[in-house]
Amino acid sequence: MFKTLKIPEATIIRLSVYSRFLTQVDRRGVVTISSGEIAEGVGVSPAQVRKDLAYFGEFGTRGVGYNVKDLHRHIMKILGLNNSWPVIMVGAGNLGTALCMYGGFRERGFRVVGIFDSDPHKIGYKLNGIEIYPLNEMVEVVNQTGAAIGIIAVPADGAQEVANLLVEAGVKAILNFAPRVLSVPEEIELRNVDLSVNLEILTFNLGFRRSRD
Amino acid sequence: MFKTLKIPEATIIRLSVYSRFLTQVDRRGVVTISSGEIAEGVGVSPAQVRKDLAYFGEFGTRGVGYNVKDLHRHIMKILGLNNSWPVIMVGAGNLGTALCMYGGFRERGFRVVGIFDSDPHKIGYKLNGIEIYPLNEMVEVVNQTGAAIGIIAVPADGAQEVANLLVEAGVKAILNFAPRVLSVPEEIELRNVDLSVNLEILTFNLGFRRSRD
DNA sequence: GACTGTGAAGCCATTCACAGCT
DNA sequence: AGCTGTGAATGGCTTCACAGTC
Repeated sequence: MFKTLKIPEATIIRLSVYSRFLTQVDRRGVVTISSGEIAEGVGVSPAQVRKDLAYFGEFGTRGVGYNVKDLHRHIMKILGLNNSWPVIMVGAGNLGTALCMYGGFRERGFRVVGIFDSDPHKIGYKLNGIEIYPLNEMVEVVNQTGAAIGIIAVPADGAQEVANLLVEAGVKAILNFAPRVLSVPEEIELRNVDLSVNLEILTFNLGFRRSRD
Repeated sequence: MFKTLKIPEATIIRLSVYSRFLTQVDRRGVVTISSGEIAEGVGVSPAQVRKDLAYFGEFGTRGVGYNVKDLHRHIMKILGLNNSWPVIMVGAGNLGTALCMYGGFRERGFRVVGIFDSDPHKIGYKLNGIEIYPLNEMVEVVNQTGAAIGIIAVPADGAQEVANLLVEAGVKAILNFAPRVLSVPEEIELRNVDLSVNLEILTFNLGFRRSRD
């Protein structure tokens, strides 16, 4: 499907940003765009944009640029977003709830098809139209919905146990919001989003900068 | 204060992870720890751990290792977490609400001291004990509380405007959860957390992997 | 013997610069 | 003339390997 080279993860992150930028540009009715214009719009270098795209093929026309709709379609395909992804959420606390309500996922084709929680009081209720199940029904729901992705939004202490359950249930990828290092089988894709790490990078920079003045 | 070299951002992210790991280790009563044990605990190489720490000084004892409490204290100081940080939140929607309730921030010394929203119906109410203010009171609240960090949790369309308001109000750093590329003056620290980018990296990997089989 | 701290080597990502198209 | 696609050069992070210390 693609040139089989190792693709830098940074490239994937940028592709994701390009695709959103192209959505805006397309909405304005622009037909053709150059690597320089994309670069300016998203804050990277033009060469970077071309290199990123070149990993996956030749989408542009020399002397002209890229067709906006075409390029956008190609990038969505590369990111696997040409069809929608059912995902399951574990944790119906504040974070889990917010993530279920969050419109940004749906916009990009992610559909939460089930929420799991260990609290018996929450079972059976719905959140944004999505049913809350007990943890032991995970296998069943994954099988029925075909969900390949699980999101962990539980406190740090329960995260590893939840990860194990997700793997047993058959998901292929996990997005972990708990501030814990998780271990999962090698074939499972794991990504960690640590919300406070991001704040800590800011405080480091604030402190470090000041100390250099 | 520190050796003035350019510190890789990846190093800061790892320091943040080490510090959380050390909290756990310390709680178990462990006094001394080696770079290898830290490495194993957080999933990096021992050399990486030592290099990361070496940017900031010599914290260990050859032949012995690091004193857990000492090292933890040092890292917290490096990250600027030796005292607490007042932060303000813009956006009292689902995401803003969840972030305000989220315990992970408080645990690491971040204290939300004010929430801002453009919806007049929300003004004056409290969320987790924190007052919701109209946008035009931002300058005042920032001055009174000394908040140096603002968090943007509004829809993409309003994000740039909010960023401008935060800068005018005098914050020094911004954590942006809106999926938009923002432009701010160079002296303002800006970090973006795009929640769906993380899911998109997973879907890319799922697709790409499959195509290589 | 064990483990840190660090220069050197290796590796990977980004930038440069230009050939190749339109 | 303008812009893409890409090999070569650069720069930066990670790993290696070992001297230094306890």
